[in-house]
Amino acid sequence: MNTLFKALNDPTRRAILELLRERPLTAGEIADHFTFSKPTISHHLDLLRQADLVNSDKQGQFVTYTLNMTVMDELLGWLLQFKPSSDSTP
Amino acid sequence: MNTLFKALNDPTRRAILELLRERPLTAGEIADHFTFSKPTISHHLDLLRQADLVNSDKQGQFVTYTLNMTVMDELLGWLLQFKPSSDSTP
DNA sequence: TTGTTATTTAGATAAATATCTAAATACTTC
DNA sequence: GAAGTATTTAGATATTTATCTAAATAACAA
Repeated sequence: MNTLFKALNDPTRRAILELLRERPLTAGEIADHFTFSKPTISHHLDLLRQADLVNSDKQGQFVTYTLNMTVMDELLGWLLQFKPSSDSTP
Repeated sequence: MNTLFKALNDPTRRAILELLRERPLTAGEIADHFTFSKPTISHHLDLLRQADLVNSDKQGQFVTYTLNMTVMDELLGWLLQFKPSSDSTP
């Protein structure tokens, strides 16, 4: 839970997740969407991987990142514990 | 969104939210659940208030804190954008 | 093998954060 | 008004974090 919230507590990392919502992307493609250096993006990807929010798959010299939303379900569960039982989830 | 994730990115603050799930509590009552100093808890409460996760209400010398979950809906919405449309929310 | 591209690792630095103690504020009661 | 209680503010400090540049690793291509 700690690593999950830590990973989500950064606008760049949340933007990366939103990018990956469209389709898997390589580290370089992700970096191209930002003005930060590649090492910086690599570090963000590392934190996302630590939180299990993304999977990485090396194909040749490229590393492709994909969303892994199973952990988000954990967050969803945490959230719903605050919902007063009457539910309005769409 | 930034202040929301920032507020949630701390185990003490999440524990405070879980305490308030039961019932409203005064700042002192909340502080009694932890070993941190009162100023530290006060600071955490301040961040929770900034994120609109709690409301504070001063009654005499006591300040009572209550959950305000309307912002959580924002988070819920953000989360659900990652859900692949087929839904499994309980 | 040599050069080129993709990505990560190492190390440094500035900014943000969690925590503390001491002091200030505000209310209550005598 | 003085003393006591509840809470917050101020200021300091140690840790964490986001970022950078330079270097390392790995794969491809010639």
